[in-house]
Amino acid sequence: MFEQIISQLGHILPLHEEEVQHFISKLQVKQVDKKEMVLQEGDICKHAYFVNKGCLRYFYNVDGQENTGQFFFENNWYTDYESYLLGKPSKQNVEALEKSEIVLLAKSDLHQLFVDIPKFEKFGRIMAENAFLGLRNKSEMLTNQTAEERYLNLIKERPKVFERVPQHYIASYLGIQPPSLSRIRKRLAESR
Amino acid sequence: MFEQIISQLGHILPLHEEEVQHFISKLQVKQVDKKEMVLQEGDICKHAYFVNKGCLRYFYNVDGQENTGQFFFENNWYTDYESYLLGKPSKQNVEALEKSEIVLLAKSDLHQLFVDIPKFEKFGRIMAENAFLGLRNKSEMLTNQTAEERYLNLIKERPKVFERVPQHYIASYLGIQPPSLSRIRKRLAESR
DNA sequence: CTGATTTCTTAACCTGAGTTAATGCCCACC
DNA sequence: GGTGGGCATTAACTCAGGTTAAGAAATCAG
Repeated sequence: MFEQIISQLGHILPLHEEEVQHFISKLQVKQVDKKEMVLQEGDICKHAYFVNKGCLRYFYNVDGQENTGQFFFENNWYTDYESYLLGKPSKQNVEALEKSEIVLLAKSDLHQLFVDIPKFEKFGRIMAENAFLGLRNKSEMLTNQTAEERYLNLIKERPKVFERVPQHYIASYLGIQPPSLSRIRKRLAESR
Repeated sequence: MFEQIISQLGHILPLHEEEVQHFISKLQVKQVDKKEMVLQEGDICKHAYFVNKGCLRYFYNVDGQENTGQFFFENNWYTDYESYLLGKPSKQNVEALEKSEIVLLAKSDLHQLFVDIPKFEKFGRIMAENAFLGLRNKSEMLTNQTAEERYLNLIKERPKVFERVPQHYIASYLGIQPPSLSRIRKRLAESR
Protein backbone atom coordinates (compact mmCIF):
# COMPACT_ATOMS: atom_id res chain seq x y z
CA MET A 1 0.00 0.00 0.00
CA PHE A 2 2.60 2.55 1.06
CA GLU A 3 5.80 0.74 0.15
CA GLN A 4 6.53 3.00 -2.82
CA ILE A 5 6.06 6.20 -0.92
CA ILE A 6 8.09 4.97 2.06
CA SER A 7 10.85 3.71 -0.14
CA GLN A 8 11.10 7.07 -1.86
CA LEU A 9 11.00 8.89 1.46
CA GLY A 10 13.80 6.67 2.74
CA HIS A 11 16.07 8.06 0.05
CA ILE A 12 15.54 11.56 1.36
CA LEU A 13 15.37 11.09 5.13
CA PRO A 14 16.66 8.37 7.41
CA LEU A 15 13.67 7.55 9.62
CA HIS A 16 13.04 5.40 12.67
CA GLU A 17 10.29 2.85 12.49
CA GLU A 18 7.99 4.87 14.74
CA GLU A 19 8.50 7.94 12.56
CA VAL A 20 7.56 5.90 9.53
CA GLN A 21 4.42 4.74 11.31
CA HIS A 22 3.60 8.29 12.33
CA PHE A 23 3.94 9.35 8.71
CA ILE A 24 1.86 6.44 7.43
CA SER A 25 -0.91 7.27 9.87
CA LYS A 26 -1.43 10.50 7.92
CA LEU A 27 -1.85 8.85 4.55
CA GLN A 28 -4.98 7.69 2.82
CA VAL A 29 -5.38 5.71 -0.35
CA LYS A 30 -7.89 6.46 -3.05
CA GLN A 31 -8.90 4.53 -6.16
CA VAL A 32 -9.95 6.61 -9.12
CA ASP A 33 -11.44 5.55 -12.42
CA LYS A 34 -10.25 6.55 -15.83
CA LYS A 35 -11.42 10.11 -16.61
CA GLU A 36 -12.37 10.73 -12.99
CA MET A 37 -11.51 14.20 -11.72
CA VAL A 38 -9.20 14.31 -8.73
CA LEU A 39 -9.31 18.08 -8.35
CA GLN A 40 -11.45 20.69 -10.06
CA GLU A 41 -10.83 24.30 -10.88
CA GLY A 42 -12.20 26.37 -8.00
CA ASP A 43 -11.47 23.75 -5.36
CA ILE A 44 -8.90 24.52 -2.74
CA CYS A 45 -6.12 22.00 -3.03
CA LYS A 46 -5.60 20.65 0.47
CA HIS A 47 -3.57 17.58 -0.35
CA ALA A 48 -0.43 16.41 -1.99
CA TYR A 49 -1.07 13.43 -4.26
CA PHE A 50 1.31 10.56 -4.82
CA VAL A 51 0.68 8.23 -7.75
CA ASN A 52 0.95 4.59 -6.71
CA LYS A 53 -0.37 3.31 -9.98
CA GLY A 54 -1.81 4.89 -13.09
CA CYS A 55 -1.49 8.36 -14.45
CA LEU A 56 -2.74 11.86 -13.70
CA ARG A 57 -2.64 14.99 -15.76
CA TYR A 58 -3.40 18.52 -14.78
CA PHE A 59 -4.71 21.14 -17.15
CA TYR A 60 -6.03 24.65 -17.29
CA ASN A 61 -9.32 25.49 -18.84
CA VAL A 62 -8.84 28.58 -20.99
CA ASP A 63 -11.79 29.67 -23.13
CA GLY A 64 -12.98 26.11 -23.39
CA GLN A 65 -9.52 24.90 -24.40
CA GLU A 66 -7.73 22.40 -22.21
CA ASN A 67 -4.18 23.37 -21.60
CA THR A 68 -2.19 20.46 -20.23
CA GLY A 69 0.51 21.31 -17.73
CA GLN A 70 1.96 17.95 -16.85
CA PHE A 71 1.50 14.19 -16.70
CA PHE A 72 2.27 12.29 -13.52
CA PHE A 73 3.01 8.58 -13.58
CA GLU A 74 3.92 6.11 -10.84
CA ASN A 75 6.00 7.39 -7.92
CA ASN A 76 5.45 11.03 -8.65
CA TRP A 77 3.97 13.69 -6.43
CA TYR A 78 1.45 16.21 -7.64
CA THR A 79 -0.01 19.16 -5.85
CA ASP A 80 -1.27 22.53 -6.96
CA TYR A 81 1.29 24.36 -4.90
CA GLU A 82 -0.25 27.74 -5.47
CA SER A 83 -3.61 26.71 -4.11
CA TYR A 84 -2.02 24.47 -1.53
CA LEU A 85 0.35 27.09 -0.16
CA LEU A 86 -1.82 30.16 -0.43
CA GLY A 87 -5.18 28.54 0.27
CA LYS A 88 -6.56 30.04 -2.92
CA PRO A 89 -9.04 28.35 -5.27
CA SER A 90 -7.15 26.26 -7.76
CA LYS A 91 -7.01 27.17 -11.44
CA GLN A 92 -6.01 23.64 -12.30
CA ASN A 93 -8.03 20.54 -13.10
CA VAL A 94 -6.62 17.12 -12.39
CA GLU A 95 -7.95 13.98 -13.94
CA ALA A 96 -6.88 10.36 -14.07
CA LEU A 97 -5.93 9.24 -17.57
CA GLU A 98 -6.06 5.62 -16.44
CA LYS A 99 -7.65 3.72 -13.59
CA SER A 100 -5.32 4.84 -10.83
CA GLU A 101 -4.39 4.42 -7.21
CA ILE A 102 -3.28 7.57 -5.45
CA VAL A 103 -2.11 8.37 -1.95
CA LEU A 104 -3.33 11.54 -0.28
CA LEU A 105 -1.37 13.56 2.25
CA ALA A 106 -3.25 16.47 3.77
CA LYS A 107 -1.52 19.81 4.04
CA SER A 108 -2.62 20.16 7.67
CA ASP A 109 -1.10 16.77 8.49
CA LEU A 110 2.12 17.60 6.72
CA HIS A 111 2.40 20.85 8.64
CA GLN A 112 1.80 18.99 11.86
CA LEU A 113 4.58 16.62 10.82
CA PHE A 114 6.92 19.59 10.37
CA VAL A 115 6.20 20.47 14.01
CA ASP A 116 6.23 16.92 15.44
CA ILE A 117 9.31 15.74 13.55
CA PRO A 118 11.35 18.76 12.44
CA LYS A 119 13.49 16.80 10.04
CA PHE A 120 10.41 16.48 7.87
CA GLU A 121 11.05 20.10 6.94
CA LYS A 122 13.74 18.65 4.72
CA PHE A 123 11.16 16.49 3.02
CA GLY A 124 9.02 19.59 2.53
CA ARG A 125 11.95 21.48 1.11
CA ILE A 126 12.86 18.73 -1.31
CA MET A 127 9.26 18.38 -2.45
CA ALA A 128 9.19 22.09 -3.20
CA GLU A 129 12.57 21.96 -4.92
CA ASN A 130 11.47 19.08 -7.10
CA ALA A 131 8.23 20.80 -7.97
CA PHE A 132 10.31 23.78 -8.98
CA LEU A 133 12.66 21.73 -11.14
CA GLY A 134 9.76 20.04 -12.90
CA LEU A 135 8.08 23.32 -13.66
CA ARG A 136 11.33 24.91 -14.69
CA ASN A 137 11.92 22.18 -17.23
CA LYS A 138 8.49 22.58 -18.71
CA SER A 139 8.71 26.31 -18.69
CA GLU A 140 12.16 26.42 -20.30
CA MET A 141 10.97 24.05 -22.98
CA LEU A 142 8.05 26.31 -23.85
CA THR A 143 10.13 29.47 -23.86
CA ASN A 144 13.28 28.31 -25.59
CA GLN A 145 12.20 25.64 -28.05
CA THR A 146 10.06 25.49 -31.16
CA ALA A 147 7.09 23.15 -31.22
CA GLU A 148 9.07 20.66 -33.28
CA GLU A 149 12.00 20.72 -30.85
CA ARG A 150 9.64 20.22 -27.94
CA TYR A 151 8.10 17.22 -29.67
CA LEU A 152 11.46 15.63 -30.43
CA ASN A 153 12.66 16.34 -26.94
CA LEU A 154 9.64 14.67 -25.40
CA ILE A 155 10.12 11.56 -27.52
CA LYS A 156 13.72 11.41 -26.42
CA GLU A 157 13.25 12.18 -22.73
CA ARG A 158 9.92 10.60 -21.94
CA PRO A 159 8.99 8.05 -24.59
CA LYS A 160 6.64 6.40 -22.09
CA VAL A 161 4.29 9.34 -22.45
CA PHE A 162 3.57 8.33 -26.02
CA GLU A 163 2.67 4.83 -24.96
CA ARG A 164 0.16 5.88 -22.35
CA VAL A 165 -1.27 9.25 -23.33
CA PRO A 166 -3.54 10.09 -26.29
CA GLN A 167 -1.91 12.36 -28.79
CA HIS A 168 -4.25 15.29 -28.43
CA TYR A 169 -3.26 15.57 -24.77
CA ILE A 170 0.36 15.51 -25.83
CA ALA A 171 -0.33 18.31 -28.31
CA SER A 172 -1.89 20.31 -25.53
CA TYR A 173 1.10 19.56 -23.29
CA LEU A 174 3.41 20.81 -26.04
CA GLY A 175 1.43 24.01 -26.28
CA ILE A 176 -0.05 23.37 -29.73
CA GLN A 177 -3.28 22.11 -31.32
CA PRO A 178 -3.74 18.54 -32.57
CA PRO A 179 -3.64 19.52 -36.27
CA SER A 180 -0.36 21.26 -35.63
CA LEU A 181 1.14 18.18 -34.02
CA SER A 182 -0.01 16.14 -36.98
CA ARG A 183 1.68 18.58 -39.33
CA ILE A 184 4.92 18.31 -37.38
CA ARG A 185 4.78 14.52 -37.45
CA LYS A 186 4.10 14.55 -41.16
CA ARG A 187 6.93 16.97 -41.85
CA LEU A 188 9.36 14.83 -39.84
CA ALA A 189 8.22 11.62 -41.50
CA GLU A 190 8.74 13.13 -44.96
CA SER A 191 12.16 14.61 -44.28
CA ARG A 192 13.51 11.26 -43.15
CA MET B 1 24.08 46.28 5.12
CA PHE B 2 22.00 43.26 6.05
CA GLU B 3 18.97 44.90 7.64
CA GLN B 4 16.69 44.11 4.71
CA ILE B 5 17.62 40.47 4.54
CA ILE B 6 17.38 40.03 8.32
CA SER B 7 14.07 41.80 8.47
CA GLN B 8 12.66 39.52 5.80
CA LEU B 9 14.10 36.47 7.51
CA GLY B 10 12.50 37.55 10.77
CA HIS B 11 9.09 37.22 9.14
CA ILE B 12 9.77 33.59 8.37
CA LEU B 13 11.74 32.38 11.37
CA PRO B 14 11.98 33.66 14.94
CA LEU B 15 15.72 33.78 15.61
CA HIS B 16 17.95 34.44 18.60
CA GLU B 17 20.58 37.13 18.29
CA GLU B 18 23.40 34.60 18.04
CA GLU B 19 21.59 32.75 15.27
CA VAL B 20 21.23 36.00 13.39
CA GLN B 21 24.95 36.61 13.81
CA HIS B 22 25.74 33.11 12.67
CA PHE B 23 23.64 33.70 9.57
CA ILE B 24 25.18 37.10 8.89
CA SER B 25 28.66 35.61 9.11
CA LYS B 26 27.82 33.63 5.96
CA LEU B 27 26.82 36.64 3.89
CA GLN B 28 28.89 38.79 1.61
CA VAL B 29 27.99 41.99 -0.13
CA LYS B 30 28.84 42.82 -3.70
CA GLN B 31 28.50 46.01 -5.70
CA VAL B 32 27.80 45.59 -9.38
CA ASP B 33 27.68 48.16 -12.13
CA LYS B 34 24.94 48.62 -14.63
CA LYS B 35 25.21 45.94 -17.35
CA GLU B 36 27.66 43.91 -15.28
CA MET B 37 27.10 40.16 -15.43
CA VAL B 38 26.43 38.47 -12.12
CA LEU B 39 26.28 34.96 -13.52
CA GLN B 40 27.08 33.63 -16.98
CA GLU B 41 25.75 30.70 -18.91
CA GLY B 42 28.03 27.75 -18.26
CA ASP B 43 28.91 28.83 -14.74
CA ILE B 44 27.79 26.70 -11.87
CA CYS B 45 25.51 28.75 -9.69
CA LYS B 46 26.83 28.36 -6.17
CA HIS B 47 25.02 31.22 -4.49
CA ALA B 48 21.65 32.61 -3.79
CA TYR B 49 21.49 36.34 -4.51
CA PHE B 50 19.47 38.87 -2.58
CA VAL B 51 18.92 42.30 -4.10
CA ASN B 52 19.57 45.04 -1.57
CA LYS B 53 19.37 47.78 -4.13
CA GLY B 54 19.01 47.91 -7.89
CA CYS B 55 17.69 45.38 -10.30
CA LEU B 56 18.74 42.09 -11.85
CA ARG B 57 17.34 40.21 -14.77
CA TYR B 58 18.07 36.71 -15.92
CA PHE B 59 17.82 35.57 -19.50
CA TYR B 60 18.51 32.65 -21.77
CA ASN B 61 20.60 32.97 -24.85
CA VAL B 62 18.82 31.11 -27.63
CA ASP B 63 20.29 31.41 -31.13
CA GLY B 64 21.63 34.83 -30.30
CA GLN B 65 18.27 35.95 -28.95
CA GLU B 66 17.98 37.01 -25.35
CA ASN B 67 15.03 35.48 -23.65
CA THR B 68 14.24 37.25 -20.40
CA GLY B 69 12.95 35.06 -17.58
CA GLN B 70 12.46 37.51 -14.77
CA PHE B 71 13.36 40.85 -13.22
CA PHE B 72 14.37 41.04 -9.57
CA PHE B 73 14.12 44.29 -7.65
CA GLU B 74 14.88 45.17 -4.04
CA ASN B 75 14.28 42.51 -1.38
CA ASN B 76 14.00 39.64 -3.79
CA TRP B 77 16.02 36.47 -3.97
CA TYR B 78 17.39 35.06 -7.16
CA THR B 79 19.15 31.80 -7.77
CA ASP B 80 19.36 29.44 -10.70
CA TYR B 81 17.86 26.61 -8.71
CA GLU B 82 18.56 24.04 -11.36
CA SER B 83 22.27 24.73 -11.44
CA TYR B 84 22.33 25.42 -7.73
CA LEU B 85 20.57 22.21 -6.72
CA LEU B 86 22.00 19.85 -9.28
CA GLY B 87 25.46 21.36 -9.59
CA LYS B 88 25.03 21.60 -13.36
CA PRO B 89 26.30 24.43 -15.57
CA SER B 90 23.72 27.15 -15.68
CA LYS B 91 21.80 27.95 -18.84
CA GLN B 92 20.93 31.35 -17.48
CA ASN B 93 22.68 34.70 -17.66
CA VAL B 94 22.15 37.28 -14.95
CA GLU B 95 22.96 40.92 -15.37
CA ALA B 96 22.37 44.07 -13.39
CA LEU B 97 20.05 46.50 -15.15
CA GLU B 98 21.11 49.24 -12.75
CA LYS B 99 24.03 49.86 -10.44
CA SER B 100 23.13 47.37 -7.74
CA GLU B 101 24.05 46.05 -4.36
CA ILE B 102 23.55 42.35 -3.88
CA VAL B 103 24.08 39.95 -1.00
CA LEU B 104 25.54 36.52 -1.68
CA LEU B 105 24.77 33.40 0.28
CA ALA B 106 26.79 30.35 -0.71
CA LYS B 107 25.03 27.05 -1.16
CA SER B 108 27.64 25.29 0.96
CA ASP B 109 27.09 27.76 3.78
CA LEU B 110 23.34 27.42 3.57
CA HIS B 111 23.61 23.65 3.74
CA GLN B 112 25.86 23.97 6.75
CA LEU B 113 23.21 26.21 8.29
CA PHE B 114 20.61 23.48 7.73
CA VAL B 115 22.84 21.21 9.81
CA ASP B 116 23.88 23.72 12.46
CA ILE B 117 20.47 25.26 12.98
CA PRO B 118 17.80 22.82 11.77
CA LYS B 119 15.04 25.37 11.79
CA PHE B 120 16.75 26.96 8.81
CA GLU B 121 15.33 24.08 6.82
CA LYS B 122 12.11 26.03 7.01
CA PHE B 123 13.82 29.00 5.44
CA GLY B 124 15.10 26.70 2.70
CA ARG B 125 11.66 25.29 2.16
CA ILE B 126 10.04 28.69 1.94
CA MET B 127 12.69 29.93 -0.46
CA ALA B 128 11.99 26.96 -2.70
CA GLU B 129 8.24 27.44 -2.39
CA ASN B 130 8.52 31.10 -3.31
CA ALA B 131 10.76 30.32 -6.24
CA PHE B 132 8.13 27.88 -7.37
CA LEU B 133 5.30 30.39 -7.03
CA GLY B 134 7.22 33.00 -9.00
CA LEU B 135 7.96 30.61 -11.81
CA ARG B 136 4.45 29.27 -11.78
CA ASN B 137 3.06 32.76 -12.26
CA LYS B 138 5.33 33.46 -15.17
CA SER B 139 4.72 30.10 -16.68
CA GLU B 140 0.95 30.31 -16.37
CA MET B 141 1.02 33.72 -17.94
CA LEU B 142 2.92 32.42 -20.96
CA THR B 143 0.72 29.37 -21.40
CA ASN B 144 -2.71 30.79 -20.74
CA GLN B 145 -2.60 34.37 -21.97
CA THR B 146 -2.14 36.10 -25.30
CA ALA B 147 0.72 38.56 -25.72
CA GLU B 148 -1.70 41.45 -25.29
CA GLU B 149 -3.15 40.00 -22.10
CA ARG B 150 0.33 39.45 -20.73
CA TYR B 151 1.21 43.06 -21.48
CA LEU B 152 -1.92 44.43 -19.81
CA ASN B 153 -1.43 42.12 -16.86
CA LEU B 154 2.14 43.30 -16.36
CA ILE B 155 1.08 46.95 -16.41
CA LYS B 156 -1.56 46.17 -13.82
CA GLU B 157 0.48 43.93 -11.53
CA ARG B 158 3.96 45.38 -11.78
CA PRO B 159 3.82 48.92 -13.13
CA LYS B 160 7.24 49.57 -11.56
CA VAL B 161 8.79 47.37 -14.22
CA PHE B 162 7.88 49.92 -16.86
CA GLU B 163 9.56 52.67 -14.92
CA ARG B 164 12.85 50.88 -14.52
CA VAL B 165 13.29 48.50 -17.43
CA PRO B 166 13.81 49.32 -21.14
CA GLN B 167 10.96 48.19 -23.31
CA HIS B 168 12.87 45.69 -25.39
CA TYR B 169 13.66 43.73 -22.23
CA ILE B 170 9.98 43.82 -21.35
CA ALA B 171 9.11 42.49 -24.78
CA SER B 172 11.55 39.68 -24.26
CA TYR B 173 10.06 39.01 -20.82
CA LEU B 174 6.61 38.84 -22.41
CA GLY B 175 7.89 36.33 -24.91
CA ILE B 176 7.67 38.57 -27.96
CA GLN B 177 9.90 40.78 -30.13
CA PRO B 178 10.10 44.58 -29.76
CA PRO B 179 8.18 45.27 -33.00
CA SER B 180 5.43 43.05 -31.75
CA LEU B 181 5.18 44.91 -28.46
CA SER B 182 5.03 48.17 -30.41
CA ARG B 183 2.18 46.80 -32.49
CA ILE B 184 0.28 45.82 -29.37
CA ARG B 185 0.79 49.24 -27.84
CA LYS B 186 -0.35 50.91 -31.03
CA ARG B 187 -3.42 48.71 -31.29
CA LEU B 188 -4.37 49.48 -27.70
CA ALA B 189 -3.80 53.19 -28.11
CA GLU B 190 -6.04 53.27 -31.19
CA SER B 191 -8.86 51.27 -29.70
CA ARG B 192 -9.15 53.63 -26.75
C1' DC C 1 -20.03 -8.41 -33.92
C1' DT C 2 -21.57 -3.87 -34.52
C1' DG C 3 -22.66 0.78 -33.79
C1' DA C 4 -20.94 4.69 -31.20
C1' DT C 5 -17.40 7.39 -29.66
C1' DT C 6 -12.93 8.92 -29.49
C1' DT C 7 -8.81 9.94 -31.74
C1' DC C 8 -5.90 11.23 -35.58
C1' DT C 9 -5.11 13.22 -39.96
C1' DT C 10 -5.75 16.32 -43.68
C1' DA C 11 -7.20 20.41 -46.23
C1' DA C 12 -8.23 25.38 -46.71
C1' DC C 13 -8.05 29.54 -44.98
C1' DC C 14 -6.65 33.11 -41.55
C1' DT C 15 -3.90 35.60 -38.31
C1' DG C 16 -0.52 37.01 -34.92
C1' DA C 17 4.01 37.31 -34.42
C1' DG C 18 8.86 36.90 -36.45
C1' DT C 19 12.24 39.13 -39.41
C1' DT C 20 14.59 42.70 -41.53
C1' DA C 21 15.48 47.17 -42.41
C1' DA C 22 14.63 52.05 -42.38
C1' DT C 23 13.53 56.11 -39.70
C1' DG C 24 13.41 59.12 -36.02
C1' DC C 25 14.04 60.13 -31.15
C1' DC C 26 16.44 60.77 -27.07
C1' DC C 27 20.02 61.44 -24.07
C1' DA C 28 24.61 60.54 -22.45
C1' DC C 29 28.97 61.90 -23.03
C1' DC C 30 32.86 64.36 -25.14
C1' DG D 1 26.04 72.04 -28.21
C1' DG D 2 26.97 68.58 -31.28
C1' DT D 3 27.14 63.60 -32.26
C1' DG D 4 26.98 58.77 -31.82
C1' DG D 5 24.78 54.85 -29.93
C1' DG D 6 20.91 52.82 -27.91
C1' DC D 7 16.04 52.52 -28.19
C1' DA D 8 11.20 52.62 -30.02
C1' DT D 9 8.37 52.66 -33.91
C1' DT D 10 6.82 51.47 -38.37
C1' DA D 11 6.40 49.04 -42.82
C1' DA D 12 6.61 44.96 -45.80
C1' DC D 13 6.96 40.43 -46.17
C1' DT D 14 6.97 35.58 -44.46
C1' DC D 15 5.50 31.77 -41.94
C1' DA D 16 4.25 28.75 -38.07
C1' DG D 17 0.48 27.68 -35.93
C1' DG D 18 -4.68 28.44 -35.04
C1' DT D 19 -9.34 27.40 -36.62
C1' DT D 20 -12.84 24.86 -38.66
C1' DA D 21 -14.62 21.13 -40.80
C1' DA D 22 -14.60 16.72 -42.77
C1' DG D 23 -13.26 12.11 -43.16
C1' DA D 24 -10.55 7.92 -41.80
C1' DA D 25 -8.95 4.95 -38.32
C1' DA D 26 -8.92 3.00 -33.95
C1' DT D 27 -11.09 1.83 -29.71
C1' DC D 28 -14.80 0.74 -26.73
C1' DA D 29 -19.28 -0.82 -24.97
C1' DG D 30 -23.10 -3.57 -25.20
